[in-house]
Amino acid sequence: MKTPARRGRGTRGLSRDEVLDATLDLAEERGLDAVSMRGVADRLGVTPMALYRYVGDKQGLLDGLVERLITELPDDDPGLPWQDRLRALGAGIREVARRHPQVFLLLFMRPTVTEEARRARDTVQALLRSAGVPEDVVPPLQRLLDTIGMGLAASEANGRFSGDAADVDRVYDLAEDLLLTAIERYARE
Amino acid sequence: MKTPARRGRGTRGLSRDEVLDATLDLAEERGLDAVSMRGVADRLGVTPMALYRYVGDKQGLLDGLVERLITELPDDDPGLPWQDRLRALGAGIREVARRHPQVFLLLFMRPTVTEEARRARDTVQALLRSAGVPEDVVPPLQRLLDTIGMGLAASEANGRFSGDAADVDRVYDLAEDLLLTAIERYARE
DNA sequence: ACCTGAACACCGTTCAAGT
DNA sequence: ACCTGAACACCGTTCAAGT
Repeated sequence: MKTPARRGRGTRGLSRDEVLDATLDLAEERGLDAVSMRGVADRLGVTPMALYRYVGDKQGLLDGLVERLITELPDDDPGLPWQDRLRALGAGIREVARRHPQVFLLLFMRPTVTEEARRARDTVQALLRSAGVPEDVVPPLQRLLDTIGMGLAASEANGRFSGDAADVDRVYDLAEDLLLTAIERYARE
Repeated sequence: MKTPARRGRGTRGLSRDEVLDATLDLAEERGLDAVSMRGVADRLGVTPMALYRYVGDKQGLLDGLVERLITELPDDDPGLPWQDRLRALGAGIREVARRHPQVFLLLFMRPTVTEEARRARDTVQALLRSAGVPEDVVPPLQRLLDTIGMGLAASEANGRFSGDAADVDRVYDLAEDLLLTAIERYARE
């Protein structure tokens, strides 16, 4: 094993961010199954029990991972036309899923009521409003958009879409066409 | 330890179906995390190693679970109008996800190239064809439909949609409206 | 406050052995 | 052919202890 990064002297000086960084690296390199308290601790040159102070328990560690994934999404630029903003968001989700295919599935597993998740949700809702979607349609349509984006990204990243790259692109094009049309339709009503 | 359920005499007479039944029961009662080779074996009154003959390994056990889930989907009735068939399929997926919220997520995790999965895919494609969707749009649209149905069902079943039941129904209504409209549009072109 | 060490009750899986 | 028993290398987590 490589020399452990010994930044702190004596008292190790660990941090929640440091723990989550190590976890995400581990997940990316060796898959979600390799993410264990012991594995993460090894990577930090520390005892497994040292992690409990920063992430609570294993579930807390996974929650932290999801938090990080949402943070990796691109920032929204409200100055652009809403169509471009939507496409940018979709591309962002797709990239995150490609980078962390296994971790990405955790997004489906819990309510995600964290601050970061709230921000992501508000971004999409603001986008829909500026497209002219009536207020009562905004929340359900946002949930539908989220689900479609996450579902496509998760399917592609985990190999559920077998065919070649062109076939997969075709599905995304179809989804984009379908959603833009739908939003425009709701905006007119 | 409690007295083992000694149904067979001497040779136990286990079967793959019996193993998967026990696994699905265990998953439904105590969650996917409780599904272990040892746990399933206990439930069958057998040693963990006895399972390896029927499911290969733990991954094979999970694959078998996914297989079972797909089998629980309702049969398609080609005699009905395609709109009704689509709605029935959606309702079926929703029910399966509600019954097995955690196991359902496994559907996103692998290509699902089994015979059962192929049958389900062909059903949707046949449905689209009978709706008049042109041949080159059928495969990508089927993948999109699958993803949306599975994504919504997974989200609802795992509590990602917080709000009350009416809010969740609203998302499904929106999805249905959007999809029926899109299919009709493609069918006309 | 922050980290360690030992211990407990679990895992999946291999391998040799029993019938 | 089908199942068992013992063993190995792992888990998450608690609890008392060190500094």
